[in-house]
Amino acid sequence: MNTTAWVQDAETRLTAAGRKRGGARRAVLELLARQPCALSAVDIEDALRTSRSRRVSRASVYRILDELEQLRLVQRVDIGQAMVRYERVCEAHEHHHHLVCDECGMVMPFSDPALERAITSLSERVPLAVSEHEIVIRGACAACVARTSEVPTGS
Amino acid sequence: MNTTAWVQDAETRLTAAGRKRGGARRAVLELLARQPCALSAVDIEDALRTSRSRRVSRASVYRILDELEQLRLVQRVDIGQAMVRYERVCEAHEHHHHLVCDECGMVMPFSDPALERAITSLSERVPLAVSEHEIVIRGACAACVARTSEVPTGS
DNA sequence: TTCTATGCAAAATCTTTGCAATTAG
DNA sequence: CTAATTGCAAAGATTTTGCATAGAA
Repeated sequence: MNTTAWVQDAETRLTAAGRKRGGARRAVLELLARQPCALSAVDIEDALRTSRSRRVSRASVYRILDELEQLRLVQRVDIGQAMVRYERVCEAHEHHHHLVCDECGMVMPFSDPALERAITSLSERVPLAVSEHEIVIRGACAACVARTSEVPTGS
Repeated sequence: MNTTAWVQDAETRLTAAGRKRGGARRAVLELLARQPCALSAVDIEDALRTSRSRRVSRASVYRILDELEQLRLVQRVDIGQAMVRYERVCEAHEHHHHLVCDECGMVMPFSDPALERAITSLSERVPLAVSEHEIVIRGACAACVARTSEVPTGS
């Protein structure tokens, strides 16, 4: 599904749920459609303030994300760092998890078929009606490893 | 490692790091040692206020958890719900992940060898110097499924 | 005595809510 | 016209920090 199609699908489902079209929500949808990975509410507010699309108040960002989550158009991603992030929900082939650098906070998507098989199979044997799963791998990214191993000079 | 041994090991490592013994930290350590799964700072403060052990201020709970995390004696567990949880770090055989009920907030530990193998193998092929991983499976627990499916009576 | 440990209160963050004005249908 | 949408400011909740006191070595 391309990004435009996702926005259209979202608008269709919102209308079906009895919602009216609003400019703030549209701006949030279009921003999320372009993202490769999860953003926090603050990321979204900042991106919209900086860009040529309209500014959206923080309260609206939170309300909109909450609505979209209830309609399963976006999903929360908890990768720590004291805030919630969201990303759009798409087909299975885009399903992914996250690598997080503990040093610089960088977040990067990854996916692994073997891991998915293992967790899917496990989900059937667990005492829970599973709706989703989330995997976070933490460590130090290449840039941070390089920086840490620099030999301090006598400067 | 039994719970007492973990507390002793922790105290030893704290001393080695140049820390002095304090009653608040001791109380937190002893509480964490008894837990089967992760607790939040508020959980800890409440548990200590209610129990026969000493009361510990919230600021101290946060500071102590932060110290313990730096010494790798506890680890953060991000399962959402707008707060961070912590649990003690032990040997591999106690390594586990979390099932979370989205309805009632229940948190339950689980472990699965096949899943661990998949993620360990993946960790070697990822562009990150991996230090840890975290898996959360969300859904509805048995009790909540039962409650949701009750047929409403005409009362 | 000299640091560390701790409590309290204030500050900093992130998120939610109340309310009034605006806008879509 | 009616109900949804939005912004702003205030309120909440969680976590951190500043500072003074108490306590361990």
